[in-house]
Amino acid sequence: MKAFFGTFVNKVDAKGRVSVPAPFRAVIQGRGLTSVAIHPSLFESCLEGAGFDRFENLEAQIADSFGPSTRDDVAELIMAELRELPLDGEGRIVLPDEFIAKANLKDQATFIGQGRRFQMWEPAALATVMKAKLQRVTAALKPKDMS
Amino acid sequence: MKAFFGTFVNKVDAKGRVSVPAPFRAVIQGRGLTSVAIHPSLFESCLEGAGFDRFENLEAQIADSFGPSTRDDVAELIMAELRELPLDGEGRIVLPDEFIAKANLKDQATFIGQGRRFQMWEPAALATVMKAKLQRVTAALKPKDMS
DNA sequence: GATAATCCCATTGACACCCATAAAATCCCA
DNA sequence: TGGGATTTTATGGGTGTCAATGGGATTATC
Repeated sequence: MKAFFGTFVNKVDAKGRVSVPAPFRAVIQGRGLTSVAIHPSLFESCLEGAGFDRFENLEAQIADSFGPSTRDDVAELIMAELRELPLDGEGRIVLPDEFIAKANLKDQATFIGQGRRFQMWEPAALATVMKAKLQRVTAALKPKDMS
Repeated sequence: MKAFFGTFVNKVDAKGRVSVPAPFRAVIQGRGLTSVAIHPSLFESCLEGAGFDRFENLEAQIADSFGPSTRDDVAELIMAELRELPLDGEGRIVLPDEFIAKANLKDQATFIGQGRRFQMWEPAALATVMKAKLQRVTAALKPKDMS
């Protein structure tokens, strides 16, 4: 199965529309889908997306009970914020205002592929976390001396 | 089967009417139903709803954690307060006054999808419980990954 | 007949869909 | 292989349609 990979910076217009990168669209449409499923990340200031098929098991993770004891909080949190956004004729999606706010998006969004899913970041915020990630890796490789 | 997912805030008017979010209506009507079945949650200050089909064989769906004896009690408590609310021509339902009181609803209701069911909350109350839920999850499984 | 419940229509604002443009990538053929 | 032609992509904008909401009319209920 084709995977999401690569980095792409696209414009978010006044209507909240953003083009899904063509390679990502190819993955989606290669599965016969015409929409992307997106939700705000629980732990980071970004949006996470994939084909809707990736989220279909969420329903099963939520205990179909009337009591609070056996619930899966993670599945519930994601399900509550999950949205299915249809691709328009030009391959764009419309981001809900709450999503734009949660990811601190302004007029640009950076798409980064992560295999089975992709993320959308405010470009500067992504640069910051990527830099921190690189430093962690560097520190792990050179535990003794950083210079 | 299509599931309830996403978050939507709608107005509750002076007559107690509230629009069921269009995506939720699509799920209901996709099953050939023209009404929603709703009851106050036994343990939280919110309303829980779904297609009426969910409430058939109620005893079998109660969480196992309750044990056989209390299970019937739970089923009875739910059935006693369960209401079938028809959708009007514009996709709205009329909430009974007792339901509005039990969920502390004022002029707005937040619908959150949870797979097979959905819940209706007073917006501020939902924000509080979601925040608490996220903190529980963060503390419990932040080191783990979602994939 | 009075009160409540249901139905019907009107408004507005958001969104889906359509077309247009520019830039980049790809193709194609001499 | 070069360079023009074609296609794809990203983006901007207009417009019709539908969702959400408000208010009134009609019917049901007691």
